[in-house]
Amino acid sequence: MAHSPKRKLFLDLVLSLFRLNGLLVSEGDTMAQSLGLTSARWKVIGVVALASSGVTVPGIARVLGQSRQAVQRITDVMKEDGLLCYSPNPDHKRSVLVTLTDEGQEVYTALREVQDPWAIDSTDDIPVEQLESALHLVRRLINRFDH
Amino acid sequence: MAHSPKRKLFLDLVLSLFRLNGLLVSEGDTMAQSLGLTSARWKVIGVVALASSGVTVPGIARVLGQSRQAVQRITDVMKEDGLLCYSPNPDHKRSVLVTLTDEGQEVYTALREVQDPWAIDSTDDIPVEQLESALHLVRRLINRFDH
DNA sequence: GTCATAATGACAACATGCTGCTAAATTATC
DNA sequence: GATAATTTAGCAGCATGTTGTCATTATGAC
Repeated sequence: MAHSPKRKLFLDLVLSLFRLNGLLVSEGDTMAQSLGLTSARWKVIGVVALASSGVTVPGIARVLGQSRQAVQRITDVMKEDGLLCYSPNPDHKRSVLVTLTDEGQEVYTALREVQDPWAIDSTDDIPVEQLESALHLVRRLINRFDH
Repeated sequence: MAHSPKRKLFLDLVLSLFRLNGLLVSEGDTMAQSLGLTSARWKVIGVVALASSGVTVPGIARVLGQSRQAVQRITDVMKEDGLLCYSPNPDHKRSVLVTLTDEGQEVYTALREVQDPWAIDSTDDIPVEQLESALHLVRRLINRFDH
């Protein structure tokens, strides 16, 4: 078993994923910095922006695969900063809906103007097929580990 | 530019990588838990174990792509726990060499007995070629972002 | 409707990562 | 050899993630 070619390959992949994750967080911090954001808030604002009619905090957490407590702390700060606002949830008395304020929408628009060219540049010399197959594999692993 | 097919594909990949990272850390925690380790110590003990003649703390940090301060804190705790020991570095007065203690070696051996089957199982239905191409892409992105 | 289960908010403790700083040691340059 | 640049240790502060707990609200089984 220890000589399976997949074993070392997969462990190499895992170690590389840890490293890439750190670099991506760093990239996110750099991009978000000029807008007064951090990579964690970058993730959250993206989820909220894509959900047109508002999302709950645990809902954001589920999309990001994080604990609701971690997301709650981020959204609380972003609400204080005037980027998000909490509005009543008709379907739930306690769990409010998170939406972008006008300022939050402006920041997200500005963010896109940094993020989109970054995405294009980052994949400059990488064929679409490679991105697709990698995404496919990553999702396969996510499904495997998401108990 | 915003309509480039790669843009959304890459952003999807990045979000999925964040999520997979969280799940992998969680997997590492689960595997390491029975041995009294955490995923962070799992990473460190692996690097130390592979470096037969000892490595410095900044050396471990470079392999993992992390700050030396983060690694230093982990190694200090693991030294207190008796898994690692610091020995004089003939090439450097201040930067000691980190090596496994006997107990550390035992723990690493036990770790392998959990880790290796996990790696095999995780890639059960995934062709080697897919793992190779994904690793190739991940390394390409690492090189691109590792300034 | 009742009751057990699950989801949520709020708070706390903790692990892990980052940056920034200073001082000491090493390395490179001249 | 002297000097400048780099590397390192050690400390601090902070952001972000985790788990755990408890009370409250929703949900589902009966």
